[in-house]
Amino acid sequence: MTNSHYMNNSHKIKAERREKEQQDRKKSILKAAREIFFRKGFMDSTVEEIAVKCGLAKGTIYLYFKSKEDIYISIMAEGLNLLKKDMEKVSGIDLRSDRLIEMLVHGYYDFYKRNKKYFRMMFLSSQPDVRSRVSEGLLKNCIAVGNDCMQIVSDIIKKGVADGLFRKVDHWAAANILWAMVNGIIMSYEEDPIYREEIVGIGLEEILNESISLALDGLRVKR
Amino acid sequence: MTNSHYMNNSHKIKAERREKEQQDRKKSILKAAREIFFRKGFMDSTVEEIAVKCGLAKGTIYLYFKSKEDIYISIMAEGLNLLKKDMEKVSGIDLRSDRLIEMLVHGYYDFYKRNKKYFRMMFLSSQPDVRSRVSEGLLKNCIAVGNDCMQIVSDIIKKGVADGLFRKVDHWAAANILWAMVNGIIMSYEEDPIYREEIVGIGLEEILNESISLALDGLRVKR
DNA sequence: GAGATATAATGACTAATAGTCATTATATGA
DNA sequence: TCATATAATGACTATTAGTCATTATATCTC
Repeated sequence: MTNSHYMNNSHKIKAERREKEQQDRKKSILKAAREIFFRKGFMDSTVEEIAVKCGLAKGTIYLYFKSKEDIYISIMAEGLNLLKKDMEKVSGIDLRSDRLIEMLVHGYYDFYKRNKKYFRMMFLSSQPDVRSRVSEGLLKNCIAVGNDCMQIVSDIIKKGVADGLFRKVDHWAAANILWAMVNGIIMSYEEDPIYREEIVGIGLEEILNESISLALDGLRVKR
Repeated sequence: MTNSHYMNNSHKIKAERREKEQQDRKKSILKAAREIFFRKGFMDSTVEEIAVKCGLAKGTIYLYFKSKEDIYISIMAEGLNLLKKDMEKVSGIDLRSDRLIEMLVHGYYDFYKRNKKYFRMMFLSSQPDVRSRVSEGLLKNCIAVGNDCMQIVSDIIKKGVADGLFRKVDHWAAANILWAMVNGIIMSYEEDPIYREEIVGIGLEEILNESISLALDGLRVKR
């Protein structure tokens, strides 16, 4: 009895260690993949290259990931989680809701500047032919994290409404609009990094500021 | 002299006919490609399939297009031009600027509903690894048509400002914000056709209406 | 520590496919 | 009718995602 218990425990420890080792391998694959996907984009990167970069054979990669798309989405998920962490930091600050919204968008812009590559990945991942090859679980996870981010925005708007600062808007809908607006603006600049600023005649940061004040104007109660 | 002139003329006619025949071939390739790209997306479509669909050999396709990406972008350009035509119709109407903006966005939404496939193509085309394989000229053309669309929005806002209906905003910047907002919202629904409506709890058309009134609220002069 | 068993890694292989180019067919002109 | 130019072809090359039989390594048992 004691023996079997002992054994069981030992098994558990071994299993845990194996689990950890597997996670480490996965991480090292992702590290190599990140660098390559960032540099070359999805289409121009090869699984072979990722394998070589982390000192494994191609076949080994497929022991840890079902497809190239799964690796890609896993990296995108990293980005989403980083973003979520940034946003959580802001949401914890004790300030008026409109100031928090401003900070959120500025934080988002900062994140974008620091992580442009993650952004591009997010845009590709919405393509149906990419999605169709991604494992259900990974996709669900991404959607969930994105949802968490939206929840943060929504909560801030909700608080603003409760405080009588904002009109009685549907805070979910408002959060989605705000988010989509910021995303759309960033994407429009992302499409034409150089050309865009030239034709619009105004920088991304400035235009984001404009859009925040426009949106907050629409949200605030009128006196 | 007369003879040579005659010849020249005959040559010109022949050259024109050849030109027309080439354009017809190009169109028939695009017709086949459109159907296949719409159904399968970029990655899952093959040039061979396009060739078979329009009764040509694969090699022939490459006499008319430099790459698969060029075919793809050419079809996307069709979509952009259709959109531009729709928008031009609205811009010709004699109404208050805020009503025109509403009509423009509704028209855009209608266009989206009728042409979802074109929209998806637009989103993919912003990926650097796709872009890098597209001919310079085709890309420039797309950007120019997109610019024309933005000009229409901008002109309407400009008129609204001139009429004292809108605040004295930078109409280019405002047009870009409005456009990006609408695009961002449509894209967010496009990402999760089913799931999205569920989590937001409100349909795309409704949320677009919300966003229009929010934006117009921000634009209108305060009394 | 030897042998047995389980787990992990490998890379040769298959299938698919973008793009090329020498060859063949077709149309035009003298 | 033959010559020349233009258009079309499809076999071929190179690349690459994903598989799987084989090999290596670690773990366990006695």
